[in-house]
Amino acid sequence: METTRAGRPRLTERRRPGTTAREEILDAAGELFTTRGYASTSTRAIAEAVGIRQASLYHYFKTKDELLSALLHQTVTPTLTFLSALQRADPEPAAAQCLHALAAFDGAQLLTSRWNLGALYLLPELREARLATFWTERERLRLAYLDLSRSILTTTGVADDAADLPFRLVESLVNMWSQPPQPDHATLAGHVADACLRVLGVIDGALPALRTSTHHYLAHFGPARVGHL
Amino acid sequence: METTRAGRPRLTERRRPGTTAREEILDAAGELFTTRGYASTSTRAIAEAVGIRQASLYHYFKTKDELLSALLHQTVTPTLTFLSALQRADPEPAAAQCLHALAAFDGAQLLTSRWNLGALYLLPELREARLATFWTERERLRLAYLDLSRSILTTTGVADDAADLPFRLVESLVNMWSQPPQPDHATLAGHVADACLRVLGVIDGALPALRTSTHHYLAHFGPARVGHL
DNA sequence: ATTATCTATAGATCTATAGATAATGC
DNA sequence: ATTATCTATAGATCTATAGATAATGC
Repeated sequence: METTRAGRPRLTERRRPGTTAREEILDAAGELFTTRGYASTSTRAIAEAVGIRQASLYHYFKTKDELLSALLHQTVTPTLTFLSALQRADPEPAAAQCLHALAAFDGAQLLTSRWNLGALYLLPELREARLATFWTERERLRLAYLDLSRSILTTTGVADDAADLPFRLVESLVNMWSQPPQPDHATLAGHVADACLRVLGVIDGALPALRTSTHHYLAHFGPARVGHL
Repeated sequence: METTRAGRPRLTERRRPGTTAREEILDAAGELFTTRGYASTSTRAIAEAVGIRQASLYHYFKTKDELLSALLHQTVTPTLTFLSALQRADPEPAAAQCLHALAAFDGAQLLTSRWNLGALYLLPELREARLATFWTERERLRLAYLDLSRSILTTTGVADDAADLPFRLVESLVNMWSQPPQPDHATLAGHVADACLRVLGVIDGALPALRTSTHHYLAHFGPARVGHL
């Protein structure tokens, strides 16, 4: 059943995943920004990849910056949502459980996204663009990692310098991304979650229990929205 | 003593380090490419940062790509030179000595360069540009790491998967770069060199001897040309 | 004469806006 | 009437070339 919608018809048939034009555009932009860079991807190239005319993009996004901004938000929002669900869970999770689950979720998110959007963080051009709201969200996430790590460090006695390693470890998964997603992505994210606790001085004996609690949290608040793009 | 040179004088006084105009241009381009990205840095912006007119760049570089290419070569060439000196050293160094010295040199090189040029490798836009000769040089370096790592693995019995970790470890130092260079950069590079051998299964007891041999090689073939830019 | 700069500009983009058009939905 | 697209285009770049100019060096 072809659902024809209101509005002038396109010249080309749809060729991108996504149920709305907005999603199609984000998919194309995600591909081009990650493979060719932001500045060197023209709005015309994006439109061509979608199968619409360049000007039609502006029906959905006011500027090219706004397109980038929407993509970047997609990368943090699910993790922040998962984190706050975690923090409101009924028997309040211990810091170690929280960090382990957070890392596993965040890592899986990075590894399974359709394009390697996490790699965009490294582009120099986005330090200056109008992306303040994205950066504050991302900073919130970083601080959550930091708080959890610090609270774990007080119990293990390892030096305080280690507190920002978990965030960096998870982040470094952008270098492991591949398309199509490897079947073992969940395992890989799990290994990194383990590594997060190890660098904080948590002993290996404590890990199996954390793995089961993470498994439980992922099943409960987990990838409700994974595969979002 | 002001040395006035042949050619029409500039409108602005020199403001960049470097003894030749070419070096001044590379310095400005290094700053702008690393802080704003390649595509979003215009040749006009580079010229302004040097204190010359946009068209004057083309006296030294045929295209903007060629400028990027020259910068990238600067990052591999010294290390390749060091490596071949190392391989021709008189009592031929063992693989472990070679890898340790190589990692220490390469790491220090990345950390002390005036701009974080190593970070440019991550830009998506350079996968496609006319940079083939740079990529083959870099591939040569990667293979040297790989060969050394493999040969060490045969003596330690650790799984073969570990063979590409040393190169990645050193590479990851681009995330530790800061300006001005920290006084302990040599120490940091040394730690990473140690870590390269540890991931291959070399025991800690073997490290002190490697550190002295590396110290020796650095003094001999070392930073003849460090601070090149 | 040679060189390093300059001024001027062509031609190719690229982003964003204005306004027409071809569907659906009421 | 509303919506999603289209065509056309203005204005702002941006790269690279042509050719003039102001020094030094022989």
